[in-house]
Amino acid sequence: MLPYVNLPVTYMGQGAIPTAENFRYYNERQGNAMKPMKIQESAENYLEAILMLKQEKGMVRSVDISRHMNFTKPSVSRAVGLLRDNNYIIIDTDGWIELTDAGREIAEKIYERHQLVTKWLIALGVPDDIAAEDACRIEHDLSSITFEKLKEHILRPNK
Amino acid sequence: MLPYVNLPVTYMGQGAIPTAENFRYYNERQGNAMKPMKIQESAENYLEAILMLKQEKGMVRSVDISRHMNFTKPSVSRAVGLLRDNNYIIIDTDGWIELTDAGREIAEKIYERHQLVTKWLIALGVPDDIAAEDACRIEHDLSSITFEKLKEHILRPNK
DNA sequence: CACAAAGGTTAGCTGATGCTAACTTAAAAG
DNA sequence: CTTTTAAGTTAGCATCAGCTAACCTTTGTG
Repeated sequence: MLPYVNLPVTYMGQGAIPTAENFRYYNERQGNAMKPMKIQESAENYLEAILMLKQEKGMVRSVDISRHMNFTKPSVSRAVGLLRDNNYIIIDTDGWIELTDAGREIAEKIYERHQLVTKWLIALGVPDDIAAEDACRIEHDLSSITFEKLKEHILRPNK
Repeated sequence: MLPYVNLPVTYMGQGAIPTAENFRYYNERQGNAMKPMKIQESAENYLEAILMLKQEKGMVRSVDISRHMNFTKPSVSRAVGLLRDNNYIIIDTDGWIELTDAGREIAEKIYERHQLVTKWLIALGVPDDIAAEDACRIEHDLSSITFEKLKEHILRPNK
């Protein structure tokens, strides 16, 4: 039995699972080395949105996410269902959404990257709105090492 | 008739096409404003790989791409077929692949971004191998404005 | 010549994630 | 109390892009 078969499937799957022969390449491509599959970019975006909405409005429902992300209600409904099933959020009986510790960890990680990348792009001279757009994509692409180096660079007061 | 319905479907589609009501948000999300759909990230990667292999070995076949990208032959076979159908590459009767002008334009754009981002990450202090990995993802996410600003920044000899 | 190896293709599976249509339910409005 | 609106869900579609299995060629080798 290969190590990846017992992992949660829904948000964790990375497309077709290759045969043992191809598994090494497959897993390396995912940036893993026999570790749990990483969360999908879309899940990161949902969690980040929940955190942002929480900070803005205090309480978050599914429909708030819909409006914030410009996705339809059914798209969000399924996504939050999966986030709940994977213990990234809790949804109470009235539909209010709370991040779990696991969810908050990811949300904050992405949000911090977002802020940092935006700041950096603006410092480069990119207009604010374009910086924000690009940051939304780049935030998912930074390894922790790159993130740390970028942080050092930006927080360095001069030079 | 909405403007998007006549576009080539295969490599151009961006998932389900929403109703007119939702189209504006949909298209904005793609970074378009009623313009042709943008090429998929995977197509950009294939074109970049073709350019790199071309520079390395002079001639490129489908199986070279397979080995370079760690994808199976059928995956590459379909992808290059789509690239050919959309006039990004030409495949001669012996299976040798050449970039068209359109294909080369994209390949060089991505390759240039790749080189630049890698250089920048290394300058930040990120180890070479991690810089290369992160660059592979970030290269797809830079708007042309951000790219230009990054280029200015990096090519600036001091400060 | 026979057979194996290499390159390529076809058919069909899988999963992620957007979408619409149509429904339920609860609250708000009249 | 009826009707409308808001929120959420269910069912099912579409696209992208990996994958395997099985096949066809062509080419190289004994």
